[in-house]
Amino acid sequence: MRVSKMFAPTLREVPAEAEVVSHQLMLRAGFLRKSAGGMYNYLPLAWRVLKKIENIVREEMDASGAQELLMPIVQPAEIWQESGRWGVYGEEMFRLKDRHNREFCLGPTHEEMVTNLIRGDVRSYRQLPLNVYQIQNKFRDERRPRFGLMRGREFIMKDAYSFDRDEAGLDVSYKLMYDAYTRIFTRCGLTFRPVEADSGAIGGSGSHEFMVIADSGEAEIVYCNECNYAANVEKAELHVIEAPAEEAKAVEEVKTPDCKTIADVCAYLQLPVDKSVKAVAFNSEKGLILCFVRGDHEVNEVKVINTVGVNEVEMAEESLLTEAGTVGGYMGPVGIDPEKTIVVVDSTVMKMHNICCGANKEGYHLLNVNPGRDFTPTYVADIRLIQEGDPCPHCGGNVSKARGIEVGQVFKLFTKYSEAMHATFLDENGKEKPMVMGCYGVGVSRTMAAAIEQNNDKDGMIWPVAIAPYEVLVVPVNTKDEASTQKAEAIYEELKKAGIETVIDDRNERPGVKFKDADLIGYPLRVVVGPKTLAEGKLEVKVRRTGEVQMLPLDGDYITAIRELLAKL
RNA sequence: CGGGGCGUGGCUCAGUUUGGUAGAGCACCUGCCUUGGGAGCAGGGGGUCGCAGGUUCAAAUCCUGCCGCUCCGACCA
Repeated sequence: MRVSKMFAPTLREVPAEAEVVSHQLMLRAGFLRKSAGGMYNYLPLAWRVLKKIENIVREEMDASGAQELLMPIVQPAEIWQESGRWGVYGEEMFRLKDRHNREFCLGPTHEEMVTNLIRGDVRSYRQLPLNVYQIQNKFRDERRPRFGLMRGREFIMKDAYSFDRDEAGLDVSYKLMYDAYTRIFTRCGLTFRPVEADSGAIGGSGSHEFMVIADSGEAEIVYCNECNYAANVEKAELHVIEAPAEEAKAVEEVKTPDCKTIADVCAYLQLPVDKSVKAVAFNSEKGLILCFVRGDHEVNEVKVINTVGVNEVEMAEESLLTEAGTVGGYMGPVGIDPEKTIVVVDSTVMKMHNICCGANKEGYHLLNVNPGRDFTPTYVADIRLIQEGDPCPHCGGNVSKARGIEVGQVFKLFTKYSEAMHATFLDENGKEKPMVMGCYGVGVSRTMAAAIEQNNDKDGMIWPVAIAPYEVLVVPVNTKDEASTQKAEAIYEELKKAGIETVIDDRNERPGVKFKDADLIGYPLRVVVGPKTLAEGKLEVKVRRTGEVQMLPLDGDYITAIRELLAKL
């Protein structure tokens, strides 16, 4: 490829709309142009990277026994109604109607499609296990698309679905995918970490997310410094903390004027914060949910959702609190009827004694409240959000927090879809059983963004060779100097012939312009040919990642030397 | 969906307060010049100032409504 012909318009300035570095660099380096909010044109350089990532994904999926196919992007509403998700998926689903007024959606994911496909043609245990996958565009009408390719409304995803006869089979399929994902992201040159995850709206249980560690990541993870435990914070389970035994005292109501926060109350009453209980109120399709955790703890919304069994929660309005007989800032579990209002109390709170909590009355708190004696929750569960300093749930060691970009996720779906949609098979005893399913996603376009987030410097991108748009850039440094320019052309041809993906910057530009663009686009190796080096009989090779420069003799086997350099990157 | 900011040439932005015939830098085209880290000179093309109403002799500028983008929050395989 010749830079003079390449459609890769680079920008000197950072477009105002881009916030994160991957988005900025992709716009500046001529990889990406926006079409509409959260939708992008992938220009040739980006497309080459995406195809490389796809090919790595393909190779590893095929090697694990999965089979590639392709399903339509437009999906009929009926199958979503059958699974029960047409109503619950919400605004995130792009919905459309055809000329006959039949309803469709643009596929945000394909569990329904694949289940519908497989149930028609797989009838026997002999056809199982089966794993099919596709790589295609997905549409999710995100409330807030942002960060360029990190959260787009249209994005490229590899989605795989496994079908097994039983849970033991699912475990095998799941492990195959888990291992394939580990190889995929390793081959892409990423620093990542598989973490335990919540299984969310897709349903089922048992899930891992593959997180690329980056400060710009939207997800927060915890990992243990002593064992190999790692989890998304929304999943991380926590052990109950037993408060030391105390004699239960009589409940006492105290005035706490203008004490809206836990810190205020504790300061005012001169109480340690671990004697207090804090409340968070949510609204849901099942009505108001009052949650109580220890004063110095935080509520994990995902755990609340799973405990109560609702689709989503939002912060409750004051009017709902009034209806339930309480008031913001002074909420407490005492006197709330758990049959009428959902009261979720963290397990640790149940082990506390002589607690301070809101009196459900403006300006008052209660002292010496004791769980069991003074209130009964609707649910007792672990609803705490893990914090730095909490002990590891597995080994009790120290945990640290980090941010991550979710580039892949593996789920055990079990029979959620096969039962709802009657995807069954006959076992060897002629008994009809639902297939046991798993699903496995890789965000291909997000992986490209994550790779940039993790590999860049002030000058631009630094591609791992495996997913670089090209491997080598040849720069004739002075296009007026015929001898060196011709030599550069000759080397360019040689490299191409040797099977190395090479670009030549044949533009009549000053060297500075070419070097800036080379750094911005992040070619792993840059070969510079100019009058000076030619006179010395040398070739200059610069490694983008390290800045290391090597002078290779022109009369030697520099092709092999370049190959060896690439192999090390 | 709540709150903030912004929509002026391909990009970055000035001009809006105080209404008076649309600007700069970069990019692009032509020529000269230059060639080891985004050079210089000269000339040139390109903008219904987001859209629709309104006020006014006159609107990028003031008023109303809408749309889009973006950030924070909420939410999110």
